[in-house]
Amino acid sequence: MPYMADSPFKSISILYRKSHIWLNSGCAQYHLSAAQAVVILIVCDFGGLTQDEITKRLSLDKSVIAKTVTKLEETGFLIRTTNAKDKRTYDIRPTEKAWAVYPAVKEQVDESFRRMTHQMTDAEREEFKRLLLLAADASLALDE
Amino acid sequence: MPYMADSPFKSISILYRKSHIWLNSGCAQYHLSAAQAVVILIVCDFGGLTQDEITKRLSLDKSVIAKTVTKLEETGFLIRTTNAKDKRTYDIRPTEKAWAVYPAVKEQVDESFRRMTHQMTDAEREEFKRLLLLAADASLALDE
DNA sequence: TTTATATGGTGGCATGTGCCACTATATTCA
DNA sequence: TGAATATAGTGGCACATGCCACCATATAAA
Repeated sequence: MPYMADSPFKSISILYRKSHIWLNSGCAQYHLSAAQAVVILIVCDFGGLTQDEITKRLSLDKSVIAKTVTKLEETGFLIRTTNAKDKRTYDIRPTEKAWAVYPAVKEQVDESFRRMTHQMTDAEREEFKRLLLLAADASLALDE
Repeated sequence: MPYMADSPFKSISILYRKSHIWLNSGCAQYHLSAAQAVVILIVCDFGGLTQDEITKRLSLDKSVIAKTVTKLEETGFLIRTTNAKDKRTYDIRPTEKAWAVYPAVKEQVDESFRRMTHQMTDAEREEFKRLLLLAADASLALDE
């Protein structure tokens, strides 16, 4: 019998940590951590981004993205080239190796959402998704 | 203009990280981190718990709670005594210092939820809360 | 009762994340 | 143009968290 998660703050913590544990174990076979998987996902989704765009889209600290991208370059998932128009920034592009794992990573992320919502009706799941996006956008807007 | 957080997985990450940043800065005046604040909250809510109960209720790894409780004992917020019926476990009780910050900590946690849901209607906010609890409970149940 | 298994707690290690200081390059403005 | 300011990236540090190995105590099984 699971203990009741009785405050929304606590629920969010649990959802974050559990989904990352699931993604970590699901991506281990590709030698990727959850954090690395998320970066590969977004770079492939856009077919290439500047390092700064990745930072803004994931709204993580820029130093975090710098470290993750460095690692993914070393392991051959991403390629970094200096941006022609702004020498301060990098263009990040996926390699073949990244494209190869992309569908599986995407599926793992989707699967983790299905897991946490498996007892919801389709209508509840859609509403949950909508409210999550709404709250996340509101949280980002507060920092502007 | 904030970037769209376009997947529920990413939304949950953002909500978790932002709410912890808010709680960290809100609790800094009491020399408490967000993680410590959450432990104080649950110990005061129940007026005392065993260390193992805290672990299960927050569903964090037991070593994490051990470290946090050790720190909070050192800083005078909690008292640890060996449980009479089971010498392996500890009874954790709040001190006066913990009770003194408890209302403010509770308010900070509530405030963080209000922030992320400030543009929702009351009905949406209640529904969001309900779905968060539902998903968190489902996530915990999967590990049984 | 003795032995095997389960459970609560601790310490060590790795990773993720945030913050800060700093460097290099761009942009703005006087 | 030249100086002030803003922005992209890096490295260091601190803390949070998860996992694992291990120890001590309880509980179950023989």
